[in-house]
Amino acid sequence: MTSSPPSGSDRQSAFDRLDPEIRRWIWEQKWEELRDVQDRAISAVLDGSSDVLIAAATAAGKTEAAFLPILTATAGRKERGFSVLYVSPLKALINDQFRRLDQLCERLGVDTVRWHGDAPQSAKDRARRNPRGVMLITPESIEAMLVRRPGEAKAMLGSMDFVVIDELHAFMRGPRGLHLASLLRRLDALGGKRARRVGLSATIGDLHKAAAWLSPHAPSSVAIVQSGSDAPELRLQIRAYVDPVDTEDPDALEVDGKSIALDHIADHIFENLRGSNNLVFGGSRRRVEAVADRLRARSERADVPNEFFPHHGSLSKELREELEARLKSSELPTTGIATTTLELGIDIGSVKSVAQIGAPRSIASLRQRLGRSGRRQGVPAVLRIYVRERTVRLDGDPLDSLRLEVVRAAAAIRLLLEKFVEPQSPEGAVATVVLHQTLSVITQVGGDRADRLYEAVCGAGPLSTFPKQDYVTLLRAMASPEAGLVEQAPDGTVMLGRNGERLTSGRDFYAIFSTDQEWRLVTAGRTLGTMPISNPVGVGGIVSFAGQRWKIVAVDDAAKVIEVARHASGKIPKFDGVANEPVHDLLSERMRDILASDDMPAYLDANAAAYLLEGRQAFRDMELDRTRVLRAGRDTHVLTWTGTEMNSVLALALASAGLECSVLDIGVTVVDASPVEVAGMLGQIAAAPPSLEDLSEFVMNLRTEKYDDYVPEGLLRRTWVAARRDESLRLRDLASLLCRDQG
DNA sequence: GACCTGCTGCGGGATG
Repeated sequence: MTSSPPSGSDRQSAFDRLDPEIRRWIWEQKWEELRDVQDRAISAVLDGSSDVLIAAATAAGKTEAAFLPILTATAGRKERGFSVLYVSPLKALINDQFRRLDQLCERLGVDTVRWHGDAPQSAKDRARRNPRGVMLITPESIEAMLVRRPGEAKAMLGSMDFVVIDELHAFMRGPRGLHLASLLRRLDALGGKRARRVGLSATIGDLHKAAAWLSPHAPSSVAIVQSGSDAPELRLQIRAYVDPVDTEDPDALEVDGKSIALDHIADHIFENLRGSNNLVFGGSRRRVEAVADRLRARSERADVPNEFFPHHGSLSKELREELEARLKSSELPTTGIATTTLELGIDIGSVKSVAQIGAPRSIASLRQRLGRSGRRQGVPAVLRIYVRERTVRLDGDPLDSLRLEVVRAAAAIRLLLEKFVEPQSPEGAVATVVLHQTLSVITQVGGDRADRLYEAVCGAGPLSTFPKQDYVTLLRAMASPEAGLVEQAPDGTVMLGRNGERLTSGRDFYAIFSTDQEWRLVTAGRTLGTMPISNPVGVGGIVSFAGQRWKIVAVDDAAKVIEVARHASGKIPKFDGVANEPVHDLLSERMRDILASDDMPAYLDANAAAYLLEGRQAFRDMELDRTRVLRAGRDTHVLTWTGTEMNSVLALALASAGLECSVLDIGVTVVDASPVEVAGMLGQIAAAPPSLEDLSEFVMNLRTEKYDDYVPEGLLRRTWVAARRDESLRLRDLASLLCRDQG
């Protein structure tokens, strides 16, 4: 989307409308002019009375775009209480923004205070005594304030004029976004005045959904300020490497006496990225460490100072901040090797290139990463994707020869150039958030009638999709003797129960997310290890773990234990399984397009181009343009070329008919079944597709969110079903397509 | 074999 540049007189007038002190500050900053986004945001904030959504690339000056007019509008405020609340998903971002805002605000005589777990207590105490100006806060700290000091919350945040939500896209999916939406609604209710909301977002995602998040009651009234498309020139390369035939662990730290693909990738990074600032995204902590270690070793061997450093969630804050500071200062050339930790807007200055190890699974994420490169005008953004393929073995899986890593990388680039972004999927965490917010509201007000609690939590906004009937069911479960979360007084008032007291008084209560829930894999009384499982698994399902295939014998949802038995059939597939981030339908579909077409993208290096030719040849040899059911030893692959969600539903449908399945990026593998058997089953599904309600009985790990253990199972099943209406409708067509194509 | 995000209140001790 583009916008015409504003005329000179408009530009002049927007600037002139700012507070005189702010104009002086702008002159002192030696800004030559206001950015387009800032210019238009000034009008949107000062002219309108609606909420405002500012969507622009990183470093386009979004923060100033919001704050210059907001500070102008609130300059004369005399009323006690904070006038502006700035909410951020990260403490580090709050610290960055505080540094940027504080000096401007000081000029204006406006107080600013950081309010998060690591912020200085003395400043908070000062703000408590004299609440005014701008508060920068995390959702969790809002929660803590409402629960611990509701009176103080009202005095400080009960009469705000504006709420600024930074990195809005980070709140658009997942329970944390629902949590924040609920908190903002509760803040509005404190003083009976709704603060105007200003959302800041990168140019990703669906703007109308973002507007609906900001203003659930009036999404079309939101003023949308989007930056003109000044996307820099993009330089792309996909580079392919191969692991030797006997590579056991392609992410190993060190392999004696031989080079694996990761060694060659490290060589290329060392030779091409040294001497400048860059970001390398590694995908997993383990791989990040393996790459960082190789680069450090290369620096030592070459007798040059190391300039490659890891960055991920398991590293201490000190180590991470050291790297961030080094990147930002630009004094020494620095390359950060990160998981997703450097994706969000922490200020790290500009980098020369972005690299990614492994084919992308999410275009939204790829775009976000790319946004970190080429941030200066006239400088091209540089993206390198390093993919690794295996040496194909004669006794290997036939899908190996399709070269799906190279194909997925090419498909991702195609979608990137098509400007595709995954829409956020329907939210499954509603019940957990409703339960959490119910406990929180009870703690805040001391207790209330059930109907008033429902109104306070679900009366409007994203939680209003939770039906009143379900709320009654949920409250009953919370009041049960086993749960003990709430109890009801004779006059009908719902109050905290014993467990409710315990839960709400703990430090862990403030966040709606739980730290990684690991499932323990047990076989014959022996623990194999732990693994996180995010996709539905059921008894009879197949998982790979510790280099083996396992069949699930039993699932203990409460204890998070999966009992497995060794499963002897076939080889472990050599491609990514489901424990990865799910892929979208279109990515899978484009993978098939790439294999079925003939054009050779210019951005493939010689190896990648050769693998793509090989994959296309295999695609033709196996006649995959005609057939979608493929024998692989004793197993059968069903190639749907759709995304993970659809494949999971198909796998459940097959499992409900007694087949053992595992889910692939591009389809489903049916274990120990012939193509004829599978085709017959698909025919039955096409003729009489099982209902999603029936299939939900086969999903064993419904409890994925923090407080799901307290949510009645039937309610979770309904939520699961509701989130998959689309897949349910497509099941019949998909099944008939699959058995029709069966050669 | 994905990844990431957050945290009160209080008491004790050191420091200015």
